[in-house]
Amino acid sequence: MTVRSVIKNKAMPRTPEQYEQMRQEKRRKIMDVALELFASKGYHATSVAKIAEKADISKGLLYNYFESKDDLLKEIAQVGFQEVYENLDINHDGVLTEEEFVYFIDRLIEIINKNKKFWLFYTHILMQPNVVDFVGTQLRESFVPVVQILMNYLKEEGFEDPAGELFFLSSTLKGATLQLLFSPLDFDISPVRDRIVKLYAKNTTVDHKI
Amino acid sequence: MTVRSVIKNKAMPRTPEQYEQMRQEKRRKIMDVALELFASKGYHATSVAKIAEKADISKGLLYNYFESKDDLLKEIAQVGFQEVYENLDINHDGVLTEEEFVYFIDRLIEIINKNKKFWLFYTHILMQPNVVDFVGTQLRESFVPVVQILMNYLKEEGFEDPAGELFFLSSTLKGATLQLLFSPLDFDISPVRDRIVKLYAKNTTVDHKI
Amino acid sequence: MTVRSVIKNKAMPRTPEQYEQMRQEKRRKIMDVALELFASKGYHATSVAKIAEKADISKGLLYNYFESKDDLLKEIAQVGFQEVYENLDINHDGVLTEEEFVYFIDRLIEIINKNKKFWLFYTHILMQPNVVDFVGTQLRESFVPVVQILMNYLKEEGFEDPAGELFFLSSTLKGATLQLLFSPLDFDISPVRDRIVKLYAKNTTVDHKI
Amino acid sequence: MTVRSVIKNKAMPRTPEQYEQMRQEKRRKIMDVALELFASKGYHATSVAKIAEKADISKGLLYNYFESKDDLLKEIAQVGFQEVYENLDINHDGVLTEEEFVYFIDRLIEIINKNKKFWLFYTHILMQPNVVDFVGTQLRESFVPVVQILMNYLKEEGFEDPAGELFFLSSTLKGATLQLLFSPLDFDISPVRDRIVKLYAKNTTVDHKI
DNA sequence: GATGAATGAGAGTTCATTCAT
DNA sequence: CATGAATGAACTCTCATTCAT
Repeated sequence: MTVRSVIKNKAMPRTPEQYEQMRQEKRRKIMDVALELFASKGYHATSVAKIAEKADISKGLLYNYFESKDDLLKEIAQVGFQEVYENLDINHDGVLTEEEFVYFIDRLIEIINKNKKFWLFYTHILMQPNVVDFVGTQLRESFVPVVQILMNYLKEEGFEDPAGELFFLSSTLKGATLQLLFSPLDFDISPVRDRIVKLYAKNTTVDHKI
Repeated sequence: MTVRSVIKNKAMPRTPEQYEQMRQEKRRKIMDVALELFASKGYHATSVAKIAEKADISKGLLYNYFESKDDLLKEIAQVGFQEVYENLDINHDGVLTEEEFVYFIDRLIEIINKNKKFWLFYTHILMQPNVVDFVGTQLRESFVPVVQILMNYLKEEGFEDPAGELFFLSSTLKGATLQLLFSPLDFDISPVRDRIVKLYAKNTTVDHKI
Repeated sequence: MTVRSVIKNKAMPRTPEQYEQMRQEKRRKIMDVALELFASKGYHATSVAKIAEKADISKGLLYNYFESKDDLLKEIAQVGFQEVYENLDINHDGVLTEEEFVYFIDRLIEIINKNKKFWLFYTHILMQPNVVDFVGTQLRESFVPVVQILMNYLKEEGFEDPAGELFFLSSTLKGATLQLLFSPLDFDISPVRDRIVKLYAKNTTVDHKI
Repeated sequence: MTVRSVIKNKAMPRTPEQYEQMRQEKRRKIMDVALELFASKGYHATSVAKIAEKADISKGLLYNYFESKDDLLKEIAQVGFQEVYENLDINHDGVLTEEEFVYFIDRLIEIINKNKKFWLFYTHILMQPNVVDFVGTQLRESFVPVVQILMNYLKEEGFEDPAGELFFLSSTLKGATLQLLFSPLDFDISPVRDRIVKLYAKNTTVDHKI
């Protein structure tokens, strides 16, 4: 018996606030469990039944929180992406200094390391054709400003073919992300990081910030 | 009517060799069709019925050639990988010259461009860890000699941290592969290729060999 | 604030009678809402959740008023039928004059027009035999006196085969009911009504009474 | 072992014709069973599992023959309706004589009596809102020529208000159909039939043709 | 009395796989 | 060798009903 119910010695309905909090917590739990499974098994190989079981709820209840399996996927993508993006802390307005560039790279590595599960999930989704097109779209659109800033940075640094250079840098970052995601836990990405810094922030000391 | 049947104006039993060849051809057709579908729709979204239909055979017959859908997947992975690997034509014995390194890079890009379907499939499979673990293992093992040769090359070229440099190069190559696979058809990878050549084959002209 | 609570500026416990009245009102509201939905969507396509929502109560509370969805259906059928029957205002005792017969026909049409929702619901239910068998029984039993009176009327009017005539009249009335229920809103039933009057109340002017 | 398989003492695949025949037979069986259940329980109250069970097949197989439960319903409606309509043998071109009108009425009664299950099904569907709108549309469209012919007949017979008369006749026929469908097996519709004939084919002997 | 989270049985549907022919 | 009808388990999703509060 809770305090509320003791006062009048009578069962009382939960307040809307209590319900709301319960909902949020359970919602979060379902999303966590689903992320875990989607990341490790893939979307199609993960059944709603399995998610419900791992979240200690009935299959039916899941549909009290999410409209469909697809909706669950979208919510995870959206929330996860939002968190990641907020953490990235892009310098929207000004131009990137070399220090800021290094900071950006380090933040990127840190974010991926901290959200491996989410990035695995993301990678699965992006590789799986036809699953949720909007995820890819969302990703691409969100990175437009990042790309713009990096482009300006490369121009400023005096590269003769900044567009080509951006492709190269972009490839390297994508490849490094894969390395991080699919390598053993103790994998040390710092050589790659240092090499990037040496190439694109020549005048900066390459102290590890990670 | 075939030539054979005309000669005697009577159906002659085919020789065991002919049967075996027909089997191999049909097997190959099934695998081609399945690769096509797996690559474009994904493994789970591709039904055995669809594969059989596209291969112009009955569902039942497919199971005469492959034990299961999973087995079909493994066979495709194995054969496809073998072909790719044979094409890579690594200089197993000697040491890589700068020209040979550039040739290696160009071959790599060429192979990926020529087998996009297979690489897409491969990427899907690798992301779906539990489907075929052995594929990843196979991939890693097969690349051991490649890695060794590249390592020697980087040492020879005088890089102070060849292991770190290898990580970097490896990241870049992986990232470039992704770019190739998931970009529009007319995507031009040459800036990335040129940059790699400029970094790792300094004394070589960067004529496109692709 | 209600008058009662103003008088003493203090919430007074409601009397049992007030509680009972509130219960009855809520019960009625639930039944109204359910009738509306059953009539427009059908029984199976109407969820308890939807009924509760439209009645502005929780799902749980609904089960405080009705044992089950089926029970709710039965109650609606019973009450609705009772109301209709009371409105029909059959001349139980005496014999029907021609004027009274015409009045009866006009009342019938009026009742159906005024309770289309209920009759639609009723029609659905009657077609779904196993849902509530008792409804049909109830209907038939309730109409026994009506049938008796009409039979007497037809005898009195001098029809040679009053039983057969009753079948015919009954068919016509049922068919006319269907027309009324499933035709557009502006459908005019008066030709059918006039024809009935002409056939069965020959000496009466056929002024519209509806 | 069949004759075919004995000849060569070797299992041979069925010919396309054999398969087609098997399919048609099973298809028909499923439709019969489904019609029976839809007619007695209603569409929503009949589960695919129940249909499959009664048809002695697995649930899955049903989907080898029909795309969905809805599709099954449509097929039943279509085929059943087609059969009914073909039997109705409407005199499309000429004008109806009194004898032909009587014949039409008798055929109508006969058809309903012979296909009670189908008409029950049909009635259920039409009463159930939102199930399959196209069924109602189909019905209405199909009856346009019938209505036209009856209208002409009533004009020819000299009724002053043929449109109103048609409404009345139509109501009567609908009501009679309900009587036939929902009355006990031994129910005798002939009084209603005779009355119709007496009203609309005055100069014709009312010999029973049923 | 009143809430809505939670359940669980069952709905329609899909599909890898088997098997009589 | 070859067919495709047939199966059955598993899938996503719905919903009447219950129950702690």
